[in-house]
Amino acid sequence: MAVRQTRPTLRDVAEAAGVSKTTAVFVLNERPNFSIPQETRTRVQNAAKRLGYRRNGLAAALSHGRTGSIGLVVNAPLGHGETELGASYLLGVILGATQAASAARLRLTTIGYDGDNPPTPDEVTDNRVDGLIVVGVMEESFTRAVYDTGFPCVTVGSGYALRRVTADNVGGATQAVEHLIALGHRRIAYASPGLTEADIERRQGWQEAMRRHGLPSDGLEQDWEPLLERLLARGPDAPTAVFCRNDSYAALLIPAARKAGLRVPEDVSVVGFDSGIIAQAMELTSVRNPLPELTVRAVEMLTGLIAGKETETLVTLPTELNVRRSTAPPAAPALGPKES
Amino acid sequence: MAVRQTRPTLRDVAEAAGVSKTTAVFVLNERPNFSIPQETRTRVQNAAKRLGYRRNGLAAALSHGRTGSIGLVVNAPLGHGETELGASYLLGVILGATQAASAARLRLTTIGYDGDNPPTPDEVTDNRVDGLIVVGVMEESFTRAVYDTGFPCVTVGSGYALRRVTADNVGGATQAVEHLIALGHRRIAYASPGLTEADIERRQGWQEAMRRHGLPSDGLEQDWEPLLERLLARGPDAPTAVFCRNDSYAALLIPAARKAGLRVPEDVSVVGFDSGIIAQAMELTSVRNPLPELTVRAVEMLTGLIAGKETETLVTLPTELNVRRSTAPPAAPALGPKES
DNA sequence: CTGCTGTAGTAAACCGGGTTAGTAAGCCGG
DNA sequence: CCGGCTTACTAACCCGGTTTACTACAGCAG
Repeated sequence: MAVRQTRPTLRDVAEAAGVSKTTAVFVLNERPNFSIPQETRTRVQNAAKRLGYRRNGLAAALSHGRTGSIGLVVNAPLGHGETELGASYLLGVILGATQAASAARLRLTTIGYDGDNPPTPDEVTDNRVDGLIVVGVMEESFTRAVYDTGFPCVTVGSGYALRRVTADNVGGATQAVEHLIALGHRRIAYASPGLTEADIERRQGWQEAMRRHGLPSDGLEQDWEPLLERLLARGPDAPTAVFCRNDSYAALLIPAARKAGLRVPEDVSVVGFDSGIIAQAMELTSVRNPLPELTVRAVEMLTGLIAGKETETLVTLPTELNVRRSTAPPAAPALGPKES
Repeated sequence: MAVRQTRPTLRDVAEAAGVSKTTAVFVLNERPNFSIPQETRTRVQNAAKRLGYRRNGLAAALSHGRTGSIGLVVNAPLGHGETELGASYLLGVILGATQAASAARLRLTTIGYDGDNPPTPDEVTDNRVDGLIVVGVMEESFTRAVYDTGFPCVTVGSGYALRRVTADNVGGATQAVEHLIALGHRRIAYASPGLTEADIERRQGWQEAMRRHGLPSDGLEQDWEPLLERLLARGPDAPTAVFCRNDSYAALLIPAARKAGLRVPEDVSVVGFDSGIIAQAMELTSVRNPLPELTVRAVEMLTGLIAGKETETLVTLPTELNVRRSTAPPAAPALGPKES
């Protein structure tokens, strides 16, 4: 029972109402001051209602040259099952984007970017979207190609960008480190594989904050696995606190640490970055990355671009520290009463 | 510097190559066996490349009547900030949908459904999408209206549905309860406000499992807040384990319980449902809700529907129990050595 | 009667591809 | 030299709205 009854078109409505297509559009699109008497107006409206007319958005978009929708390119490695933890930041992005798009009366097309099998810029800029928001795509080639075509585009977070909207990573890292220092920590590690702009900026914030407080940072930057070994060795140079590149990273470190017998925060304090859903669930102290706000801002910039206005090339939004239960003052030096 | 250089069209390519539009389409769309000599072929291809031709997906879609994109309607209450926890299930859905759409070479349009300000079915079925996947929308009016128009549509999880894809909620609840019983628990509560089909089915699974094992379930179903009071009172009838309607619910209960001095799992075991990112982060024992798989399945059904095939009306996928660290045998009766 | 303004509409082109039905030329067999 | 077949290609219309330019008529002033 295929229900392929071709839907009524504008022509059908016009004919039913005994007017021309032109008049029908003007009525249905509610063009103001176009001198159509109420009588004709209602005649058209009734015909439309009676026939169950719904305008074909595709045709409309083709006609006036704007699609009224924007594309959200997100890094979502496809088909690898257990990658959800690392993709958790998407939640804030999706929520922000959906909200912003809805507010701007735009549609949102989500395009999964899979590094193994990246979409071609052509596929993406084929006139079905008026502009793009790119999130979390690290490969330069794709993003650069898009920007090179002059297609309206804004990058959120890290990645190649002519126009970038990001959290204040340096400032956020500073907040994290100063919180730990205020608690009494002196050996504060930075856990990161150091890949993206964000990673690098966060490291910079950590490093500068340490330096400002006269604390050494050399050798305190590691991936979480070697870092955990070092924590477990409990030498006198072992860090008492760890600032993680992001929440998902902390979500790898903390369970592993606990399994190995380390208590958090009693034995080691941990601060994350993003303060998203993972941090909430883990009660992780974390620097809030305002992803929804960033995305909203990106959409605003994009609509400006689409309208032809040139916009800022870098927007940085402030972070804030959400103190939860993964940080505490360091334990008194356990068995090494060497100093003082 | 508005870069509004109108992009080259098919006509431009055809003219440049000195052929008709028709020939150009046939070459560019690689219609097989249509007797166009290689010489003409390359002439057209070169012209296209030289002009930087890219076909207008909108026009193509309008022409052959299929948009090649599907809509994902997700319940995303807009502009309420801290609703992320409750929206966590979206992550699995988005990942699954992005993947399935990509595999089926379809575009994915995400439509935020805000109960306070719901989209009209017209807005959604306006020919920009060939079909809809509806997730987590509880208001019957919207979904029913969509189904009533005969528009291809599949519901994932709860909500009004002619075609529904869901986890085996009854079976999942059974797995949760039997795990707890095997650990030695006898008073197992079900924490839920009882709203959606999923809530009700999970309750049913819990209730039946309890009954099968000769355990009472009366009075053991509560919202998490009164339930917590009861746990804290530590009376002899206080539950020793709680099965939560989903992970986010557990993410409300557990921190509150810990704050009040209850240890999990020593004093009370907790099982969640979804086993998503929150459960991973909290190390919560949870019944896995195969949301990505459900969504993939829904997309498959939808493509079938769009192609005109009628499909199943109910698809149920099995769950599995992921045992993590929020469940343990019950403590020996603390101070109430009343029963034997 | 002319010219002007305003009302109420419409025809036709347009957006950019896709498709149907056909033509024109060349070749072959009979 | 006629009919039939293949190859190579195209004119013209389609999809369903949107827009521009124009007509037809009435009313009114001068």
